[in-house]
Amino acid sequence: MKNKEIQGQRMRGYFLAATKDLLKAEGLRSVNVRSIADKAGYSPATMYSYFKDANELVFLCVHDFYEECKQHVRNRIKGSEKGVDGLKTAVKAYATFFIQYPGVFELFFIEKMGDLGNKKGIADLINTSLDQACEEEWIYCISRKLLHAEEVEGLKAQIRYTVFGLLLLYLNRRVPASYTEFANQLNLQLDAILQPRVTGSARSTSSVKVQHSAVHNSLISVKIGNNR
Amino acid sequence: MKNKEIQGQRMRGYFLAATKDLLKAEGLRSVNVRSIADKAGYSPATMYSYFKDANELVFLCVHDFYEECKQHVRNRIKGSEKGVDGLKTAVKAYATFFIQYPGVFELFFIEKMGDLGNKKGIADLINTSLDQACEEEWIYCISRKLLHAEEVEGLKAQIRYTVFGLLLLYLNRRVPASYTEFANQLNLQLDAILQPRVTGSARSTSSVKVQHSAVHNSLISVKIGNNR
DNA sequence: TTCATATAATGAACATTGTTTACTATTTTT
DNA sequence: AAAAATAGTAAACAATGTTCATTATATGAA
Repeated sequence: MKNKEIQGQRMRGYFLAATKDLLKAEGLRSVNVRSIADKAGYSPATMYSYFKDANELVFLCVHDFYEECKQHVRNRIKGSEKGVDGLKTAVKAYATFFIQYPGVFELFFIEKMGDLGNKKGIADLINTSLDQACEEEWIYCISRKLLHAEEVEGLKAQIRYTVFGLLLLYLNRRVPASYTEFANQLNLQLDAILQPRVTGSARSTSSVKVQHSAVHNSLISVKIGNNR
Repeated sequence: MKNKEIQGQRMRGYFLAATKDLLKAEGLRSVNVRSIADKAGYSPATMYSYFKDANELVFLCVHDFYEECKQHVRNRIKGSEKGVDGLKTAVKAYATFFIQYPGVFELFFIEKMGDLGNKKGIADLINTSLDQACEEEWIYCISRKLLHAEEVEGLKAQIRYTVFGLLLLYLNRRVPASYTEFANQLNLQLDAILQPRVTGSARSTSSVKVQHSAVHNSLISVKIGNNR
């Protein structure tokens, strides 16, 4: 019985490796049962002995790419400064991973998940992948009181949606048109989000709109998005 | 020569209408040459006399959906209050259009554009669709000095990436898991973005901060996630 | 070792979809 | 009305997903 498991695991590994290679090199477009089987060195029919279909196989790659992405971020922030700038570096490293492997972006965010109930865990992994990849930096910023602990979850969400939206537009619609401009946009967005906010606790009941305008005008004189 | 044009335009219209119906009702998945041709009442081969392929046809739908989306937003903000809250309403209406027609979201943001050089205009239309749909509200806010003209482009970009990212996660990965929670997230994000900010280098007086706080609290007191 | 059995792997078949082409029917032109 | 042009189609081919009967190999009992 043990031999069967070892051999089965090996077989699964061959198909998994083939799928990962194809995803990274060619993108989701050229991942199909025949190309996977070819690369693995088996007939297409053999794949169905080890996986329900190519979709299951493809989503099994998510865990590995997730680890690879985290490692990519860790390597990038090694030796970089800590603090809010380090956090920005981590987020940018996360983004560049998907720029480097657009096929992995497709897998994480574009490819339809056949059975969503069955793949809830994978969806959550994907959703939290950015937060996880930058976890060290978040913890550092919180522990050094560079960010207020109570606003961190909100900041994570803002950065998450912004990064995903930016990647979606750039990778799928080539807007902005160049990587340089993309990197610029990302920088601007991160600066805007991570700028100190006012989170006072005072209550007010008087003429909101007038105050709003007044405050607003007093604030816009300071240039926004001036980093990098 | 004139008859040819009229007839050709009609034919194109039949295929276009069939494609739009399928996209709205069934999503991109069930849009294919045969289903389009069936619905239009012709053979699949006929489609190739009027369009390069189904992809060209599909992307021709973008203009119509863009108009429909703008109309949807206009209808929704009719009779709603103006100002920053009206702007939020417009953005939320934009989002609900894609919640209602996930197939249109796929078309706008997911479907691969074969020839990107040829489709640059469409990509730009898609990219600016949110800004355009909310144009009235932006203009109102600027003219009433509720937002400062100089920061508006930055705010537009932030809202754009956030809304696209949020829609991507919700429609493709069911995160968050319910529409209610999605609407909540959108509200939180819009509030965060449209709140007045200070910059990292702001040497603001304490009086500014107090005013700012006051405004902040007055804004968040508005119930969040109350639509639908 | 040999033979019977289980199972791993496959070739071939079928379904679905994209696309082209030769053919037919209709319309237009002369 | 005959000839030419055109519209529309059926049928064929290719690429891909999927299943299944068959083959080849490994396993285990005698």
